[in-house]
Amino acid sequence: MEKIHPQYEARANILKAMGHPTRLFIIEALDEKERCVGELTEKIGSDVSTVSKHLSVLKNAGLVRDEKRGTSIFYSLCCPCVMDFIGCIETVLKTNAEKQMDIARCCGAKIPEA
Amino acid sequence: MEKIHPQYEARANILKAMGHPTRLFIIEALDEKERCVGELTEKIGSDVSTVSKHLSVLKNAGLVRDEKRGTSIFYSLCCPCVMDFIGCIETVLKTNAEKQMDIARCCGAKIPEA
DNA sequence: TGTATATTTGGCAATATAGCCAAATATACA
DNA sequence: TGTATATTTGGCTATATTGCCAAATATACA
Repeated sequence: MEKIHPQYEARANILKAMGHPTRLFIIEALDEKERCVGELTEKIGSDVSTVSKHLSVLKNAGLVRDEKRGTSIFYSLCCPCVMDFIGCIETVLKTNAEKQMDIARCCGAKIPEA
Repeated sequence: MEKIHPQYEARANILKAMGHPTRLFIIEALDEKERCVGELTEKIGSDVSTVSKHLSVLKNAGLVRDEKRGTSIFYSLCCPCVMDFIGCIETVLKTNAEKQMDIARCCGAKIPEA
């Protein structure tokens, strides 16, 4: 890996931070509006410490920022452009699903065209 | 994590597959043109088995496809739209760098404005 | 000041990932 | 057919990640 430029490392860190279902859920929730830890925890349904750690991963990557206000800490999305990734990701998933169906058809399954 | 929809899992898998410097390097190289394992291995400089495994991660995620031709197996990018992520990722990184400089300035360091 | 509330941190066990070597596989072609 | 070449797989160790609980921290407010 020595030939790989550190720039790839930095970029990969951002994608890695996004590469977890809970964190993706958080990102989407924050794209709608800023939210505090408790609110996210309730939506997600796991331990608050787990959610807190996911938030710290996202914050460390620079994807979210936090701001203390009143009795809570509100998290918000730094760069909403990350939500634009979803369209392309869905394209990949759709392509995968089509490939799967082609394979199934090859095996004799009767599946109508998309 | 029970409340998280499986769709988030699927999306996260794609991002996770992209979240490694070597794999990001491979994606970029394949965006330019299709390449065989040996060629990628030489560019990357790690063991060919390591590169092969990275390629299988990418293939499994549906990000690349492989095609045997002649004596080699050529890999190519399934959805070039993933390269569009880079612009936003660079925005995140730039924002992070600016934040860092603000912090440095707060500590008394003399750094010119960007 | 004392207490309840919100959040983070430490620590642990389970699991996943990365990278290397050696070995297996596949196959073009002499 | 036999051999060299390209790629994948198995297996191992080291390291990283995840998620929970318990404990620490911070702070608004009675």
